[in-house]
Amino acid sequence: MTTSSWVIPWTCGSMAEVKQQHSLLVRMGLWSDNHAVSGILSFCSLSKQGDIDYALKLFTTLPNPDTFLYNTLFKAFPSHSLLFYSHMLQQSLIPNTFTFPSLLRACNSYPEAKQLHAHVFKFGLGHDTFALNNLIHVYLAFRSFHDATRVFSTMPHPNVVSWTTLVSGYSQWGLVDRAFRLFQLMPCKNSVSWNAMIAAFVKTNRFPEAFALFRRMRMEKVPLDSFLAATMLSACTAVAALDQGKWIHGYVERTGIVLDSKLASAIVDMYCKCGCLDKAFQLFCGFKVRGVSSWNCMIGGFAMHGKGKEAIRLFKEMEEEAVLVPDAITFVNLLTACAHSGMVEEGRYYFDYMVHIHGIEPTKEHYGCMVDLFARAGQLEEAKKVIDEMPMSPDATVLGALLGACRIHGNLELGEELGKRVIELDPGNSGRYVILGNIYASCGKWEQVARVRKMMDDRGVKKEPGVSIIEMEGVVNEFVAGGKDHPLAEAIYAKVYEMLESIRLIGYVPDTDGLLHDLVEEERENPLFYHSEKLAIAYGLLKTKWGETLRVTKNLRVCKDCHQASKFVSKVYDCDIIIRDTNRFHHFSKGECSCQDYW
DNA sequence: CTAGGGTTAG
Repeated sequence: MTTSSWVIPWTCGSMAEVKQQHSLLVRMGLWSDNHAVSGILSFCSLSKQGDIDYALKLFTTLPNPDTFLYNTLFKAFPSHSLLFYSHMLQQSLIPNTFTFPSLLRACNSYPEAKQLHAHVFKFGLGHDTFALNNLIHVYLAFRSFHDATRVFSTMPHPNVVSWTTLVSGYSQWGLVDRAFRLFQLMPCKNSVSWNAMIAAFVKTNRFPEAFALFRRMRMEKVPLDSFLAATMLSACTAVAALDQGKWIHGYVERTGIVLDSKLASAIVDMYCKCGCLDKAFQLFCGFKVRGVSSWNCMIGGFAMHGKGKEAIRLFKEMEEEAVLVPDAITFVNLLTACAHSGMVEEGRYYFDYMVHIHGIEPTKEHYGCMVDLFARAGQLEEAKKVIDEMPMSPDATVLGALLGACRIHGNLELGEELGKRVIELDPGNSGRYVILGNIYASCGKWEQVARVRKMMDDRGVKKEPGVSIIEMEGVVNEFVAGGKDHPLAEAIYAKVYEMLESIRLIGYVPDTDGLLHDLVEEERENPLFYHSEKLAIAYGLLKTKWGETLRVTKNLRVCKDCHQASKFVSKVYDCDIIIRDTNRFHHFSKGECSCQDYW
């Protein structure tokens, strides 16, 4: 009988079987036979059902472990692999082609990488593609573009992996343009390379480029896989491209791409954030794999749509499934749901529940939710208390939540104090100057308004323009407030005029309260009338049939006047309008909004 | 026994 017949434990399903095999080896006197134990060691170290403590114990019993066994150990114990490696060298063992990939991955510092680089060459592996690709990867992880490109340029046969590693390494550090230049030089690309590049555009919010590249990829007949599907879905989510998102989802279903929990989350999130909450929930219920992130997306979806009760119901269901443990994000979403639905007591309850039952340490985000929860409900004192008592120093987002509420509830003193603090914390963010200016304006403090405006000018802070997006016939249309870049601009402006005239007839009165923030830029006409969402809605009315639902996405919070106008439009034109802003969805129908003006 | 890619909050 040859020893190789004992290298079988990969066919074992459990540690119990492996231990039986091991004891059999011992009884046969093969306990120190490297080849015979290799399968057992692999199973213990690398299998999901393995037991790495057992692996280590087994390893220490071996009198003369070989390079193969050391390689296995490196993978199982990345944190100790360099130590094991030095043992291995002391035994005069020679590293082979499988040694450096895992060692390099376990590198903790740039000097370590340099040293291993030297070893790769000393042991004659200077032409080994696997070792070199891993070197590139590690150098990029330590941000050494110089070393990475040097390795790359001396490679005799760089392959797709080498190129892709460089592309994603550059984009990882924000050098997306450089990554793209490399990408275009690639002699051949596969789905991994395409995905790396598209994902780089998506992560940096360069959506037009992401979609353009995706189109190119499709023209080259590259099939989608689950990674590309997830990446493109997140792009669709970001720009609210529902039709394209549906197409990706359809493709996944048609071609039988396996739905893992990440892809499932991306699908759920896409439908939630593109305004199709029911569709998202229906799919969510049917998915077999539902990781924590899928639940989180769904709870977050309910939160954005102001459905606090549904969010809580889903959370309870999640706990009943018992195999899944809610994490910090689950509670951010759950608390957001409470905040957006005015469920103050429930929010308070679940915050404590998170801390005491689940032992989750609240982060800034959780405190931010609590501030939002109280502030939205008008309990400014309570919100202030959260800020004063939170253990970390409150950042601009947390303070900003309360500042916004001060404007809505007209609290000058607190608003003034917070406004100044927030602006100093984050002086480049125009939105906070605008809110502070508005607070002053609503109290008639005009000199203060002028001072805020001057401060913006002096610091060169420009008001972030409102941008709304509406997807029509698969094309994403962007509208900037007051902008006339769209090819149909003239018709659109005429439609806005008609729209405003017809809603005036049933009682719309322009709300000039929000006018101040527009006076920052001087315009002759009332700029309120040409806010980006009004343009997008007008375009939607032009292009759709009577009664169709319009879906608009905005980069800022929808203003009070547009909110009011949208209600009237939904009534006069008998169409539903769904606006997604930075915070939540507003579903306008028959003159009402789903937020019930609670925002 | 080896290398490159994807989701959720703020």
